[in-house]
Amino acid sequence: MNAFDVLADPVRRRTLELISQREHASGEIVKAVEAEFGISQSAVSQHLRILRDTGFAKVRKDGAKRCYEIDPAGFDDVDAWLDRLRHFWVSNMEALATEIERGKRSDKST
Amino acid sequence: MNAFDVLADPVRRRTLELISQREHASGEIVKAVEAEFGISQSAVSQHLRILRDTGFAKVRKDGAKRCYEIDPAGFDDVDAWLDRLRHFWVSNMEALATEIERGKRSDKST
DNA sequence: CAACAATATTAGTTCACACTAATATTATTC
DNA sequence: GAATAATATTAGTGTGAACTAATATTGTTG
Repeated sequence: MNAFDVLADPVRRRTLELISQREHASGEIVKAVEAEFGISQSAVSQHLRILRDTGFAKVRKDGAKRCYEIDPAGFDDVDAWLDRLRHFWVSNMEALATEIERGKRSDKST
Repeated sequence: MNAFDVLADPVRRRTLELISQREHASGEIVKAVEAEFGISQSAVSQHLRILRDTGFAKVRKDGAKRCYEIDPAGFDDVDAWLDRLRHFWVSNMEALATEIERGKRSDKST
């Protein structure tokens, strides 16, 4: 699953919000998400697996608990794609501005 | 459809890449995407509609042609969400750094 | 080690959405 | 206005992914 697909799911986005603020045990995430979305422990666990597998979350063992924290690496592809796109359209706007400026200059004859 | 769902589709991402560089007529997009993904004109047109409806693309009529250009507005939600998340984890890292600094200072006794 | 707690995995179901095929709309040209 | 071109829409289908229910795994405690 690619990074954009990961972020497309609202449960995963909510989970990332939670673990971006501080480390959360799986059970804490289950409680929060269960309340908001009405889904099972199993479903949440499957989402956590995806976040792990795609580099959005890191896990630490604490006895029987698994503590999840955010992993910025997961966002690299998304950031890169968005930056590249923005670079394109910004440079287009600049080119457009240059064109307009040229137009103004050649208008001095009128 | 929400902004993250829009970006989750590879055809839509490719289309955004195209129109972020310069304006493209629908037919040009169809050609490019058809070649890469092997999908029909209809499918591309449906994607273009989604990009319009969700504020990622603006259209200009040019005779029978429809010229698509990128609309930065579509990215606002995505940017806001990513920025908010990043703000959280950066401030956590800063808090952690402060903790470590405190630890170092109280270690001077050892 | 039995009982319990926390989490993960597996198999099977359901539903959204991306697609095709066909058709409709809109604009141009003869 | 008929024919063609460019694009959009609609109806129907297939598939992937998110879910539940059940079970397995891993760790703690008496």
